[in-house]
Amino acid sequence: MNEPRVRIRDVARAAGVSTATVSYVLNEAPGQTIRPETRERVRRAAAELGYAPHGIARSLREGRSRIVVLNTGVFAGGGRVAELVAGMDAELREHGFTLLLTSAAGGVPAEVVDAVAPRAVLDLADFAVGDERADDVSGFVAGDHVGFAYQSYAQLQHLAERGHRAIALAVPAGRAAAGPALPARIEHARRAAARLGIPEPVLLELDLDGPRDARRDALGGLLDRSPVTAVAGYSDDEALAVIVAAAELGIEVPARLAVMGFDERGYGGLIRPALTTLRIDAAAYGRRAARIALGLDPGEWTGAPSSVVEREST
Amino acid sequence: MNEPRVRIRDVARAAGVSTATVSYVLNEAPGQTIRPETRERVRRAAAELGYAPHGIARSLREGRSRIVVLNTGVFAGGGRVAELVAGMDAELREHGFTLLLTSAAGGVPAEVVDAVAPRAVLDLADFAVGDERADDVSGFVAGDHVGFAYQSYAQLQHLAERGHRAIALAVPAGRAAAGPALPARIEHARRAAARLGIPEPVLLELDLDGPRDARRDALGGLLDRSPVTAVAGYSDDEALAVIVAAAELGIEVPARLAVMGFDERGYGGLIRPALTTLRIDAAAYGRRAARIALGLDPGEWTGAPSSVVEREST
DNA sequence: GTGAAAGCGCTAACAA
DNA sequence: TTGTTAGCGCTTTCAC
Repeated sequence: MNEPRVRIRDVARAAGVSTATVSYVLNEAPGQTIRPETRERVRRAAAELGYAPHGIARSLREGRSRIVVLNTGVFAGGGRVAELVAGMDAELREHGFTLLLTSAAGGVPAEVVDAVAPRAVLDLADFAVGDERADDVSGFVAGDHVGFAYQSYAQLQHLAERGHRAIALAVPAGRAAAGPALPARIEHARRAAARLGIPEPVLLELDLDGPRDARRDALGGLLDRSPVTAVAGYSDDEALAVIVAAAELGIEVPARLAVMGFDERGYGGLIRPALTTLRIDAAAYGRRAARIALGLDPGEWTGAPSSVVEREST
Repeated sequence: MNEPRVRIRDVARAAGVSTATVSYVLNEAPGQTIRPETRERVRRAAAELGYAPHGIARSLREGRSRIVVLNTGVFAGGGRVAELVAGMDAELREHGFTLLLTSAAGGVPAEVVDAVAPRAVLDLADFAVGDERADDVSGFVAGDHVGFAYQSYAQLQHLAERGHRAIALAVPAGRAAAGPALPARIEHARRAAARLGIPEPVLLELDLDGPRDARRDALGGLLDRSPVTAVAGYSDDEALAVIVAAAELGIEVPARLAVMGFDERGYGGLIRPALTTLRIDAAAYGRRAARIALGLDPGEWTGAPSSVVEREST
């Protein structure tokens, strides 16, 4: 039934060496000179016995585990989080580390830290609000900072390229519900507009939990008092709400009003008109964050980590 | 900067007892008789020093950690997974355990098990495919089994109550992409129909990644050759696709065709007609699964763990 | 009723 | 070049 665990001393015995030697070989300990044939014997013995180091014991000895904890927090389920996690997981695995997730509102709980003594603790919320000053995960590409700020810029740029100057930013109404990222995102959009030489975006607040009529009226009201020709969604959800509201008002999308999503969610191709949105290469962010958490050089971006998914709504 | 860790011997010294006594008191060890005043002294010392046991050391001693690992796998981001996680987390926390998540395709990776020696390993995929035979998480309510099978029943029941007998089940086309749950879900729907005394549901395969026209034609074709009056979605996504397709075909929803979602995703109220769907009380499942994982009595359901969100599409 | 001490599996000084 | 061994912080057996 339950195979007894293979311990380091089993490997040592099989290879005819001491446990210390096994440890040195398997961990490629620097500053140790071990004969190649010994190494080989140890390696083979470990492989044959199916030895895997006991993570707990190792953690106790080293003072911390080879675990990295990422809190996905309020973002759980949205956007490309799964991809980011996959990228981070892959990178960590390549370095012998293990990624574990929490899904708490206020960061990684203290109990988790006490329980696993992680090598590093990360929080997705920090990614979103990061800006030029605080966010070293994002980095720069060709001199441009590449955080969510960059993504906001990419979104507005697509709209500006199509000639739009009066742009509304559709944001969720219950600001608390949107998480800590909303103020940062609004600020990013402001700066992006300034850089693009277009007016500051006006805010279109949408209550996604309320009745559809309220959203229709909110859009109608905005269009009455403002020359807006395009709406940039805080996410695909807000963009979807605007498309539906426009249909109810008899406003043609994209002819009269262009609508663009953000952080592609998956249903953009299902609706009509199909939603143009921004697909963020979340896996790349995940890998970068992992390298930084391990104290490795994150390296340079090889390209902008997002792309516009052009469909019908712009 | 970094406070040195408070260890059990610091508490022991402060309370004037041995480390063994501290351990007994704090863990409420059975079969030990410790004077109340001693207990009190130990408790106070621990509190004053802010002592928290070192999880790694404890795990090494106990042979396994107080961690439970849940793999959210292919479900990450869909439906009410976040709620399920929250419920499970709360229940585990109440018993001194810690929930950690993985997001791997094929279950909890072996490295994770080696790294944290979890008390229990769970996989969301097992919840969905569970049936009367294999799924003890679901349990029974008033004699009825309450797994995803029950939820399928609840979905079809709502449609049947409204007089629908010829019902289509809209499923994702790329079966592999849908994960291992799809065959089980189809089977659940079959059995639910039998129990409701209505014909076996016909399948409407929808390629959610392909062009919208294909979905329109798929729906049109089905309606031509079959007297279907209602569509039950595999999830809200399939239901949304059907609503859009119906609009393109000029088919009125719900007058000519009722459409219902499954496992509410959040945008159901945004679209037109607003989507009737099934809101699964995922937190309740999470708590139950946690209790079972810890070897506790899961107790009885206090009610059916889902409710129909009646909106406009049925 | 409480304490001394062994030992969980591993790593890394230090010895040989 | 390799082996011996202390000890990470805790729980628990056994002795007092």
